[in-house]
Amino acid sequence: MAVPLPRDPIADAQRNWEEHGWADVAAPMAAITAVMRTQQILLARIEGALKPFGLTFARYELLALLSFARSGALPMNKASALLQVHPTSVTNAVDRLEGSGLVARSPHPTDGRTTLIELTAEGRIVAKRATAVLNTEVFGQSGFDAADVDQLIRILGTFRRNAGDFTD
Amino acid sequence: MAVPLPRDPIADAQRNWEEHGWADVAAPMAAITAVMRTQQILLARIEGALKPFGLTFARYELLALLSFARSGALPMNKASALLQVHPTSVTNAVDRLEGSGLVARSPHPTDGRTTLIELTAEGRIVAKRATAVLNTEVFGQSGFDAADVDQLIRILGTFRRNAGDFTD
DNA sequence: TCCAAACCCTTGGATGTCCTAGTATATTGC
DNA sequence: GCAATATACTAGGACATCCAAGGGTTTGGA
Repeated sequence: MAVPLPRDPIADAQRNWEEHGWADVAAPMAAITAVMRTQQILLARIEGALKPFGLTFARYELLALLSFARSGALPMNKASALLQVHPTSVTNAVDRLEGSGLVARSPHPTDGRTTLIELTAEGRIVAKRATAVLNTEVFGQSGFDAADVDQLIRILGTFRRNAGDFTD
Repeated sequence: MAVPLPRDPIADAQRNWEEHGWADVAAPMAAITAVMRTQQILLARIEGALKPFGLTFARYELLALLSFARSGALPMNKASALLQVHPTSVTNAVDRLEGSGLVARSPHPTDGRTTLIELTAEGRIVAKRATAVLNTEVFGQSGFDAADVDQLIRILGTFRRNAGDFTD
């Protein structure tokens, strides 16, 4: 960002909460606000790494998901469920990826309502290269130490389960 | 969301990463993906709580920031820096809040380039009520236990500092 | 003193997300 | 077998974010 602030704005907000009689929820407020800001920072890094490929994070996630599908193709509703985004967001991503020639739509063999999406040869190559760059430039330099990574996976995993993401 | 998945999709992704020779970055990848999903869940809860007030999270954050400003007003560039969003996002939020009569723009007394934004009487009331609802419906029921809240604040605080958010 | 560089805000464009509604196809139940 | 209900995808609209560019205001060095 431009210039670092002299003080942590979220810590300031937490202090404000405590001084206004909301001390009981000041900490969760700070934690949640920190999650929002962290997501913003990470998303910017990811999009920066993907820009050379003409990909956004949303499109990359779909490509990556398809690259791991054994059959090589997935129904759109399945992709929507696994990526946990609204069906219209998948439609949007597929429209653009199809326009770039990275994925193709095809009718489902037995269910006329369903549309399958699958990687093209080029899509598979781009997915592999983009993943390599993300791994080295973003995931490999996250700035979280190993112990904290484990903590995040545990804490956020519990949160997501409680939020109804999965029953596992 | 609709129906919980039988398994954690992020844990599956982590396994896929490990099986494809990227074991060294599989955990950070999972942690980062979890942050993205958690933000999505939290944002949905927040927006749901704010909907009755005709507010979005972006607009609420600006209202809350102004309500804590001693002088009662802030220059737009200051708000942009403290909220850590692009100046155009602040312009957008102010446009809408001004349209709702919750904030007002006024020229800076000594610097002709600067625009000050301040809460209107109604804006101050709405900010207070919206905060009360957020505190009870979202922050007070985050689903994170106290120890995990502290961990998140510590881990994400370190991350944000390293990312250049503040020097504190 | 005066003009170039720096700074502030806004406009316009591209993307992503969600919601609501509409069309087409399947499945269910009488 | 046929009508009612459910499911799948898409179109259109509201919002938010960022980037690039433009116009007005200040500041600072020649």
